[in-house]
Amino acid sequence: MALVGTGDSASDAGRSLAERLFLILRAEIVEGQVAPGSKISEPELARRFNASRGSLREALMRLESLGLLERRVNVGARVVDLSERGLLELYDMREALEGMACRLAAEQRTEDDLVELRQMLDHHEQQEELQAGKAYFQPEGDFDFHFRLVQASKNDLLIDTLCNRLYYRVRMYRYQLGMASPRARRAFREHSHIIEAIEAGDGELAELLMRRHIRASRINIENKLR
Amino acid sequence: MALVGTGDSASDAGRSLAERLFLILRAEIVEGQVAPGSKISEPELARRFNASRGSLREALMRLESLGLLERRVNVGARVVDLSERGLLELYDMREALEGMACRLAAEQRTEDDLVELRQMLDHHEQQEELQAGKAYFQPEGDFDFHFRLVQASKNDLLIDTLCNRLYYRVRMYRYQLGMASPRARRAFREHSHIIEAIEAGDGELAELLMRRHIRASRINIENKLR
DNA sequence: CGCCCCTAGATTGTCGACAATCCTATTAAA
DNA sequence: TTTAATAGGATTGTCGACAATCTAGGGGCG
Repeated sequence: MALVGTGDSASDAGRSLAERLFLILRAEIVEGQVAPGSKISEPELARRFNASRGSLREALMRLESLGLLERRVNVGARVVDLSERGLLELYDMREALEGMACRLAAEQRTEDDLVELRQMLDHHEQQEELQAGKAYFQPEGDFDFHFRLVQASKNDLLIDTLCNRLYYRVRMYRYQLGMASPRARRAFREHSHIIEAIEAGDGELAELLMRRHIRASRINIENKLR
Repeated sequence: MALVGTGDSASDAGRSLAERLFLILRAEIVEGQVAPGSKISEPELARRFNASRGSLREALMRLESLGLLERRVNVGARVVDLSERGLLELYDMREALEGMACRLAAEQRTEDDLVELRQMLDHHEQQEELQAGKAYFQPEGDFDFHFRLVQASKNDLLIDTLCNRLYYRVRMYRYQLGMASPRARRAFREHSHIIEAIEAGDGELAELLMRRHIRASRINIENKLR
């Protein structure tokens, strides 16, 4: 009876109503359709999706555990506030975790990992040449790259932490701050060097290069904010 | 009407029933009173605590987001299974994150941080001398140390990830594998060196030492498992 | 005029019941 | 004997309603 998923699309199969609400709301928050810091009204959202408050609350709690919502007892839920400090905290986390992911990827790499990462890199190079440095699609491409690379670490806990817990917040910041990245050309070269280190099985170098890559991106953002 | 918290203890003030259930169950899982891999029955637990299934489900979902439970739709929740692989994954995460925490702590340190860490270290030394290497209480003391050190990083995201997300699982493994640690004396010296680096404001060294410290502990565990 | 208390409205927390789904044991057929 | 289908029982997902708590606005007091 719920409005959500009446299209009965394949992606809804085996998913509970609460989970579908969670996916919808996550996208809306990440893409900024719900303003950061704004209050979430349970009755209002429940009416909007034609769902019970119970199912909605489950979705809200999942969003809280992702760090996209903040809930306080007897008060309610708010979308997280974006702050410069929060963004820099994210970068420190990414530097540590993606650095480790690169080290592990270099040690645990399979042929499939290398092939797919290479393909992705080539694809980005094509796009980048076509767009001569503008690189409108680069941000999402950048995500694909980091996402795929983290998978290659084979550490499920690390993968979950980065891909399910941190990246959605990173994307939220990108949507809010605008997606333009003047580092496209340079970022591409850095990606390329990281892959080379992983191909060579040099975990220490791969970690070092990734940490520099993320720190460079952080400095780029810091300059932009002033 | 619920059994939980009828003592009306101060710690229950301002906490919802679901949150108290969460705290109780978390302790029981971490300490092994509920066996790893065992199934969780919602009706059974609800009867035991004299609470509704709704409140209990909220507690279960929080446990899931901590990685202590695994829930599958229309099937139910199970306590996570402990595995050698899972333990090693935890160590890789800790190496990356606590290393970063040390670097940040060295850069952001306050006088309070240094004083408290020193006191803790002295306290451990006393205990350790008294017990001549046996160090029954060392595991929890070790936790106090790492816990306090992470706080000094001042990175809320990092603090939350380590203290609320990873450490409970680490403690779960320790309870399950037995708490004895033959590294007490050596671990103490390593802690001491880490503090010195933080006092000196040498972030790079502090990170390096912490990563070695955790890796040594990992190797110690690996040897024990064979 | 400013501050505090109190009432009214709305929102959140909690509960019990119904419907949908899954697991198990039994039965029948190959 | 083994396999597959099926019915029964139990468990999970979802819902609407009630009780507890918070927030906002008005009135009284210093």
